[in-house]
Amino acid sequence: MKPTLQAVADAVGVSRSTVSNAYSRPDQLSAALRERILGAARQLGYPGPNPTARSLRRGFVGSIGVLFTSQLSYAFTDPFAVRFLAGVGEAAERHGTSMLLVPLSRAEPDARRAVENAAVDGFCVYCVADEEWALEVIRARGLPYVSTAARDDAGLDERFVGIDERAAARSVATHVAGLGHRRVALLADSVLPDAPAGPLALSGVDQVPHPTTHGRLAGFADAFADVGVGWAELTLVNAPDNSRQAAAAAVAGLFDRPTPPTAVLAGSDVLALGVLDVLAERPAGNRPPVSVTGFDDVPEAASAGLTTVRQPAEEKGRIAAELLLDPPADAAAGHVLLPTALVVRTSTGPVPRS
Amino acid sequence: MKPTLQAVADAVGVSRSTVSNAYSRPDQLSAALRERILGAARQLGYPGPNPTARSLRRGFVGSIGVLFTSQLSYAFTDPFAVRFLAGVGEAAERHGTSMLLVPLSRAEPDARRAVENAAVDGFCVYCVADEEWALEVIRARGLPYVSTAARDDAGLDERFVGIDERAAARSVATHVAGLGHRRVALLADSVLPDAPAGPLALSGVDQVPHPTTHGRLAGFADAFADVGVGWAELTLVNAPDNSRQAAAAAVAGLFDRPTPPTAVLAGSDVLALGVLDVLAERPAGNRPPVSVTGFDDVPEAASAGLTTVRQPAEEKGRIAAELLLDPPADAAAGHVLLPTALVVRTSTGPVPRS
DNA sequence: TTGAAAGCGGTACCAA
DNA sequence: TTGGTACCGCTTTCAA
Repeated sequence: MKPTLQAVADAVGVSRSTVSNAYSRPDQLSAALRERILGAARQLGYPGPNPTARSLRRGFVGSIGVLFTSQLSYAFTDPFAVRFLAGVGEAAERHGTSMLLVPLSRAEPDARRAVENAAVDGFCVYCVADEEWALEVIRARGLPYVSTAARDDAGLDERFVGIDERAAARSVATHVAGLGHRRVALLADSVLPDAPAGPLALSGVDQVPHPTTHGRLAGFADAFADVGVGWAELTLVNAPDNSRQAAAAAVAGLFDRPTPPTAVLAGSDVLALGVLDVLAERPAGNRPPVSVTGFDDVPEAASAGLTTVRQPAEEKGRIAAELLLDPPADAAAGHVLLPTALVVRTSTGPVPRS
Repeated sequence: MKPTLQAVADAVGVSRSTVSNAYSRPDQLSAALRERILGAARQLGYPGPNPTARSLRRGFVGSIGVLFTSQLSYAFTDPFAVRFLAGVGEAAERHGTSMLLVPLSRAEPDARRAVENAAVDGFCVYCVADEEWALEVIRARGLPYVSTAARDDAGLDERFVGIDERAAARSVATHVAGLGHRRVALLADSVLPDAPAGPLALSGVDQVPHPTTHGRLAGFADAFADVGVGWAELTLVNAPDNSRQAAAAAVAGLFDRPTPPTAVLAGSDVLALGVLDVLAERPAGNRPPVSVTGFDDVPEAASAGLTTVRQPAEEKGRIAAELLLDPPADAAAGHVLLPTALVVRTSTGPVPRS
């Protein structure tokens, strides 16, 4: 039997309240008594107040949750996610708070339970796609949260940190359009839930449910509409998940078509790197000079020479946690839009003459 | 006021037990009643049983903690740590468990509290150096744990997953010795707590408290003792933390000495990459042909051509979590030694003739 | 400065 | 199948 606070109280001959005070409110009792209590506790092997019981009584836990749409292991595989987590961790640490990583990968009933059962004081919602249900659970629990993917129906009071996805995407697409590219493929992760890898016909970008993906694709389309290339003329390619492998599989046959794209705009650096992998695998003689762009500017992008859009990843995580742990009095200050920048490297170039 | 289980019970006109059963033991009541209860709950906006209260009563939480010696943000900066976490995450996910990241970076009283207050069912202890106190807290709490750094005083019943640090280190050092190197520097992180960056005189390897660092340095020393190079002839260099920057700073002056080392054996890939950074910064004409080795075989090591020791990082995390969540009946099976492999790349070569 | 009593929100046993 | 009743372990008024 593990010793409880009661046991310590009995040993010293004081009440539970006093023992509790010895731990939580040292100013409420004499230093001498406190020492006596702490000494007895040590002797009994009492490890201090049970955190669960304490949380129940106090009404808060002392940790924040980070919600991941995808597998927990993915969170550590995706370099952008890792940097985001680093930012959250930094802020959490500064507040003396732990962070609970909650995976949402499993079937809904299980995933739902994970959100319902998470012992946290609030959530940073990383990249929740159409998992509106998760937000509903959080709201029903009465917990605060900060989201990082803008949703149309987000209340004005909803805390948010993110970027203008559409404008950022447009900037890189404008760059590519400016280089003369007109036969272009757009590669994105989970364009539609459960869609297969590869080209996908969609009547319009508004069919894409995931807000981030939607924003980026819309931005790409904007830029090409500007130069007279309509949505129907763009090749939309779906990658089932955000990984190099998925991207490689998705674009596999693309460059062997009669009229292959001269540029691929990817919705993330990871996807773009997958495209570069595919191109690099082809024998040098049969390697079409395709321009490729990414999104995020993860560390690997620099060494790969990838043209991309930079967004401040750690900052995003840091601010998300900060917004959660230290909410601004002013509601408007709870909505943070981070800057982005077009980073032109060597993976894009003018259209080759054919 | 958030609705409680009691409110739902009142609304439906049943007892709390029955509502509780509706959530936790569906087989204990008729489907019809259950539906009625769940319906009422939905209507009232009851988010399901409060996780903290449930944990208190049930006696377990449903999440495991991962203890980090260093900053939480470091956990996401170090590629080896990230891969370890990915492994833990994978196993946790499979068990329907969340993972709580607990930082130990702050001053001891605060850090101690973090361990005392973590709402978890057990801990994976990642790389706890001399933080014996953390293990004491865990034991006092009566929680199970799995450690990844072997300690001399570890009980036989203590669950552990790791590698034979000393033998692994010896293998790479033997490789370097075999190439003819005799003037060698050993670079390690936190050789002594609070030691400054740079060369450090130590009478023997046994002065190094951190078990992992000790093991690796001892292995290095073993290999050179075999070829007649004693501890006193080796240059020990301390890096204050495990980062490229720290490594770079630590070895900064090393190559401008009258008799610079011809090889640097680093205690981690990250440190080794820092050494390579320093060398790469020097003008080509003034770049000594130093052999450099790492440890871990993180992804970056391959592209840097780093000779290193590979250890299965994800596997380590996965097994650590598995050992925690699904303890083997046989105590001996709770002690897992993972294989390592020497990976020879281009960063090592024969001693240049001078 | 210390203690008594009332919960915090549930779960589990056992009886009906 | 359902309900009554302890009780999980602690914190917090409030009174002594």
